Amino acid sequence: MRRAKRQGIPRPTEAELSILSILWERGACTVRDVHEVLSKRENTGYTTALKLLQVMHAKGLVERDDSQRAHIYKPAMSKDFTQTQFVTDIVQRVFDGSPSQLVLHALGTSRRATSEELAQIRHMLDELEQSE
Amino acid sequence: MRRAKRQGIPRPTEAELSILSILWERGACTVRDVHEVLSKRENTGYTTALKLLQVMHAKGLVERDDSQRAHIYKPAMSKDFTQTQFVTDIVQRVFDGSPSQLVLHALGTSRRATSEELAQIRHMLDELEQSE
DNA sequence: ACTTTCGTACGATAAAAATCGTTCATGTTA
DNA sequence: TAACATGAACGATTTTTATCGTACGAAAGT
Repeated sequence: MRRAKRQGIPRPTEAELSILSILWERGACTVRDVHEVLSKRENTGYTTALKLLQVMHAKGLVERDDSQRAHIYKPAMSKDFTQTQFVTDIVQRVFDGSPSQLVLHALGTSRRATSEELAQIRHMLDELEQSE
Repeated sequence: MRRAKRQGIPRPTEAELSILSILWERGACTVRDVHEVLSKRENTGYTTALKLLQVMHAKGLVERDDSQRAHIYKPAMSKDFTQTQFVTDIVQRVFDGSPSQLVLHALGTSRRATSEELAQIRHMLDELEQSE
């Protein structure tokens, strides 16, 4: 539906997320850097990467240093922040506001967690019960 | 980015998800039924609900019984299926394919889980370690 | 029978997302 | 210095989403 007025940083779109992933992985990048990585996977042109970065800058998703000829872009927020953003969003829209329902689905589904990961999750559970 | 050709049932959009939620909750509905619920929250017109349902039918997101004058719509797939669909999707796009990372974020974030929910999660973990 | 009401179908429109071509300026190099 | 390469800006285009208006047929009410 037509979104209500944006407050704060908008949730990145699909293509924007691809670009953010590159920026999180490689740190600050020129458009060319981003394009090089992106074009491998998506077979897109240089101006596509450029335009996306410009739009993302306008939205506040990336920061830009334009003091040099080749502008340098970097993420405006951490990967962790964005992950949290997506989680709270999906919890609201798809899991009736229940994070634990999401957890159960994530555990039950798809890739098998290593026992290390499972231990990590148990540890998290312990902390949650502690703080009750 | 421009999506590759759809195979299978597409992930519902935002507005489509709103409608699916109504259908999951109330079972089979006429357009009017859906509209009545939807218009409260979104203040949208009747034809909006109609069109959305028609599009969703074309995409295979809902099934339709048009043997009566007022067509009856119902979800083509379960809520559980769609939840899983969203989870695997977000795991790929936002969590580098790691469900346990998603789990940690979901636990750490937002609403506090009840101890009942925590127990349920532990139980799930037990089963996962068992089946190793 | 005539007029409302209810319902679908169809097309129009607007906004957002994604992609690219062209242009113009500034560097680099032969 | 003339040609070439690099880079940003801008606008055009296409697709998808979301929303609605209008038309037109079928029911129902009077």
